[in-house]
Amino acid sequence: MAAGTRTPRAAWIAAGLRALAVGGPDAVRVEALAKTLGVTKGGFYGYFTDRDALLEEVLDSWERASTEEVVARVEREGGDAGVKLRRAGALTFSGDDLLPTDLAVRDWSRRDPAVAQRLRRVDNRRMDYLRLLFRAIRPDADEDEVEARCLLAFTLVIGSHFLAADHGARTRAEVLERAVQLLEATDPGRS
Amino acid sequence: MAAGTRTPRAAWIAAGLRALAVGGPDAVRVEALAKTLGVTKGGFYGYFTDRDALLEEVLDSWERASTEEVVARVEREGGDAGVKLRRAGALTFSGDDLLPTDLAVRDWSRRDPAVAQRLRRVDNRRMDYLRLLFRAIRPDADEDEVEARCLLAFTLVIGSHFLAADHGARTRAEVLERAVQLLEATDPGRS
Amino acid sequence: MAAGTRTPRAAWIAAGLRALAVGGPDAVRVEALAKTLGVTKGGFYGYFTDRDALLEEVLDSWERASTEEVVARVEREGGDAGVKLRRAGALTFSGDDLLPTDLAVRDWSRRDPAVAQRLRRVDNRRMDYLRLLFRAIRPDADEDEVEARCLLAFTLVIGSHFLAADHGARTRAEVLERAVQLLEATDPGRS
Amino acid sequence: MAAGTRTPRAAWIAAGLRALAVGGPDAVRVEALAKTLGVTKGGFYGYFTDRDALLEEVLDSWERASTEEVVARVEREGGDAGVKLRRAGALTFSGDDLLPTDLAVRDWSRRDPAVAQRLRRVDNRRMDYLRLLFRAIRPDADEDEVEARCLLAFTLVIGSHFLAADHGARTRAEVLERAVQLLEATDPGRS
DNA sequence: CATGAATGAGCCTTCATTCAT
DNA sequence: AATGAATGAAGGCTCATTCAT
Repeated sequence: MAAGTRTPRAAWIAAGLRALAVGGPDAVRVEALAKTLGVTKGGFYGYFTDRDALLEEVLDSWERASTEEVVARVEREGGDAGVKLRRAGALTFSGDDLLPTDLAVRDWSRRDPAVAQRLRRVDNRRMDYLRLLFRAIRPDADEDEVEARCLLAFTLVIGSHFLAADHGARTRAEVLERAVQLLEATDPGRS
Repeated sequence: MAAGTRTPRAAWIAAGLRALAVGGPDAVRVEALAKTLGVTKGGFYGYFTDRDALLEEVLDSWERASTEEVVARVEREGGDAGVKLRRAGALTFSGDDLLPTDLAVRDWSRRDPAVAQRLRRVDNRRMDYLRLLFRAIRPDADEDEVEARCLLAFTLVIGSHFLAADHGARTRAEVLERAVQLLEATDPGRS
Repeated sequence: MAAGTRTPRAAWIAAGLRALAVGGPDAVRVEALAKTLGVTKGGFYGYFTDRDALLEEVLDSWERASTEEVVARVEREGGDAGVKLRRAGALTFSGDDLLPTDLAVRDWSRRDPAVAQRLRRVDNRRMDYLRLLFRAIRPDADEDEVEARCLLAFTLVIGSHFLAADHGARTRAEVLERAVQLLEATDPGRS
Repeated sequence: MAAGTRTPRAAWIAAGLRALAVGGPDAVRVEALAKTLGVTKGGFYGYFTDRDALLEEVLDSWERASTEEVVARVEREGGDAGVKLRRAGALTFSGDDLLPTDLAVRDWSRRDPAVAQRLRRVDNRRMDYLRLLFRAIRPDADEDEVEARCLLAFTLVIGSHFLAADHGARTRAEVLERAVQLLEATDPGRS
């Protein structure tokens, strides 16, 4: 919040990010953002040529925060591969910061090729990092297995945010923990 | 389908379903649907009181098709639990029929509580069926494990549709197959 | 009600009259009338070329009921001039039958010259009858006074339906009664 | 009225008042008003949240002009009670300013409870003032008579605007004058 | 005849965008 | 730069009207 208010320009982007997270791209309306910023919408066009220009910058901002910044932070904090794995997951997929935007972008990408391309870039960078960590965790695993485990890990964390089911007496967190253990198991099925 | 101007009510719903799948709820615009149906928007209000009424029926239709109809078809076709599992997965999450609508509803549910409730109902019914099948596949597994495996299976299949990453030389289908094998492995991780 | 349903044509007119009374000319909508009649609006055009045609007949019906029928009934029932005066007033300006339509027509006439002309015809006929009765009541009154008293009587009864004021502890009916007494007073001011 | 595009808010209200006077509440259409103001309808929503919001302000404006402003002006101009009575009547019920709006509101009030309440407030304030003046004119009259005379005066003036009858060789103004004399007569009927 | 279906005009409202100040 | 005012393109909804069956 404090950082976002520094320049008005950044404030518009921050507001756009927030709106995108909450209501999807259609909610990124100049008028609505102006209201949350306490300014009039006319001023918007001093910073951006277009609503689309803002959207573009919002995506830039999200992309940067989702890749470089996460990796940089995780590496800075150090720890072994397992620690880093959980840390990267936590940074990306918990909290009200990156996660809701991430989910919104995923849906958006299904109907906008440019967004799809961007998401692909982001997810590929994440997968690269994930493979790195997985190989460190299980040096004996062959590449097919690494890939499969990465996919399982990634889809588990994304999917669990899109899945609406209950788990009886268990909480989602408990079931997730058990699932992660399954994925880390020393001798996971060989086909 | 019969003579004259028959079936229009169902036609509106089908068009709504298609629009929802492709463009999300905001794309379910009366005017747009009318154009695809080759009629004028005014006619819409002979069938539905409201745009919201259509949306409601679209969701009804999706809910029915996603639960009862899938289970009924899978059970009718028979096979062991493993066959049924794959069949149910295929019916729900492949093709251009149910899948895109499912993904759209998932996103929509994040901002509409009524939709969220509906999705929860649907996902719970799916999970119930999934648990049934999993227990049949691995009679020795304890309930915690069944739950974890169901979550992994479900998120794998949903998540893989929201994930945009590539897999180098491998295709997504290949990696998925390997992941499924991991999930079915005889001696999966012990906690 | 029973009589109105005899011919569908008359039923449309009766429904139109009712709608006019309650909601003014704009409320005389083909669709709305059809709903109250339990038929579809399409049928309307078997009886009337136009919404305007219905409106015209509605006015015809009101005009007839407001003049000939009232006079005929009052004369048939007999009594002296005073009795007739009160009887005519009651028939025209009480009950849920003629009164609300009358008020609606008055307002309508302000913006539709054809309606204004009709209302003028109706009011003139009523005034003619009123003068007749007043002359009988006060044979000594000169014509100026008769005219003034007719105006007072007429505006009293119409105006009291358009006036929204309260009268403290008194009811409107009580104040009205006293006003009528003033109008009937033996020695009313001479100028 | 000043420089540039000033006063537009008031202009919308004024246009609304005019439209209401001429065509009733249904004629207060955003698009129509915009056309008379030489602007596009979109601009309307910079000043009012709603068509209903405008209607509300139009009524506010009418209410103020019909009560405080009239009384203030009459009192400022002075004169005895009889002079004030005629002056208040003239201000309220002649001219193209307040009168047509007043009549329109009266009709409107028959189908909108909120408007009815407002009119009641206005008419009550007018009656209060009227009673004051009448008591000054005829200090000997008892309260029942004052009330009856107020009713007669009020309904005379309102009713004469809703009455469409002719008066033969006389003009309405002449007959009205005679009627007023009757109401003012020194020795009006005793019951 | 009456119905069901559809048309098209009209109105309300929202918003991105422009522009003078 | 930011504001206030306005534009214009959509899109939702209502209704009189037409027409084939």
